[in-house]
Amino acid sequence: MSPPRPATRIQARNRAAILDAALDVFSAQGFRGATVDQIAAAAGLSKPNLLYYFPSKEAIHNALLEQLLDTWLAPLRALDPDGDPLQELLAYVQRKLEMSRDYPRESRLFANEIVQGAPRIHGALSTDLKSLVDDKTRVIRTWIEAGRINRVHPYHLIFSIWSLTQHYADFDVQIRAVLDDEDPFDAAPDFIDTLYRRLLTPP
Amino acid sequence: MSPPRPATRIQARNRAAILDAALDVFSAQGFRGATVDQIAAAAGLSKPNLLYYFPSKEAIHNALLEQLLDTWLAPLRALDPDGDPLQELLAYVQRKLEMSRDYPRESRLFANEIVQGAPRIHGALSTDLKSLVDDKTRVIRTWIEAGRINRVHPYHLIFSIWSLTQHYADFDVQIRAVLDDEDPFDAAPDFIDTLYRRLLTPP
DNA sequence: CGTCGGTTTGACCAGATGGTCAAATCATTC
DNA sequence: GAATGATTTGACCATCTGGTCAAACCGACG
Repeated sequence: MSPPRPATRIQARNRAAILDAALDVFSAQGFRGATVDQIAAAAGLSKPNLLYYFPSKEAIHNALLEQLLDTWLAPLRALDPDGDPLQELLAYVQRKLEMSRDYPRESRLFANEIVQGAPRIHGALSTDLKSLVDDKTRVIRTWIEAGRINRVHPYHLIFSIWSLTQHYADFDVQIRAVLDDEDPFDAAPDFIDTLYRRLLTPP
Repeated sequence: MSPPRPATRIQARNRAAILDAALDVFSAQGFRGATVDQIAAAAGLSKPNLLYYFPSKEAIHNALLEQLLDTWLAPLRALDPDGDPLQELLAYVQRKLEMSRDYPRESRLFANEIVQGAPRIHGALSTDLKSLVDDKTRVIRTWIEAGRINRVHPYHLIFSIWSLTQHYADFDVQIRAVLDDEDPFDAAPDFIDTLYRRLLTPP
């Protein structure tokens, strides 16, 4: 289940290379679209050699997903109930947007998994993810009750943040096809900041 | 290239059944994840029989995508330069949201294609899609210049609408995992309407 | 040097998968 | 109801793909 701690330097290097290559391939092709040969080639290993480090294609995928959920939800975990509501939420939004810019492969890996019904992480969604979101929506609700931000549906507020920020990673090609040369991340932070300011700032 | 017009009633029925089945399978599994056998079974045909109507798996996929882009962009095409700006934009948003609710398979088919780099529709994105968006952002810009809606980045405004509305179809499992029993589409229309009202309504 | 555990590989296998084809079946028209 | 073209199918093929395995290789240590 858990990855064996690397016994040697070679193991550490190769396991890392494999995971990085696998992230490339899985995020670009989806689980079924990816082939072990592709991953092995991208990692600079032969297929049997790759399978010496991971027992199967699925094991690699699982290793990636496992590691992903944690880092992916870190920004939401960091939402501080004792901070200033607007600042906290805007900071969360910006952090998520930065992740889309800096870790688009992770975002697409996640998107591929969810769009296709989350066959491998459905459990984690309705336990870990749900309880985290339940927790944070309670925080948001108290902010609303205290009149510190506008009354909005807390769950849909969070969904909207996920959606708006991850869109820039997941639909990157579409956005760039429309924008031509302009870098989406030039104007996106400001646009999204404005959007949530107007939505949340009490009159 | 273009589908032969159905010569017989049977052709019409079977071609339709195949496309419907293929939409099921492709949208749930992606192109590479779908198998011809699956599609054939879902359409109630044998594999060779299916391949009597379409020359290849890719041909079915292309037929779906071709048909999709048109219907998918119809709501944006309907944005009326002579209408009331806020009404037009809010109506566009709601139409898109209805499409996510009523045609989630189409949305996911599109999402699968884009997330994986749009290998098959890249051309259409940077021609048809781009020119449509260029056109409509000009409309939005004139509305802004006239002071009829707030000054926002027109391209990112459109991206945000795509993102927010399609998210409910594409990330359906995630949303439902978090919301438990509640139907996302109960509260989503109101939330999104409020969001864009606050963003766009001039002071 | 020799040995021994860790690492790498070529050859191989079984099953899945996209696609073909000749023959059989069916529907329509005369 | 015979003829003719459209439709359907069972059997088949080539290729791809995930995975196995025994043998070779390598590097560190005695």
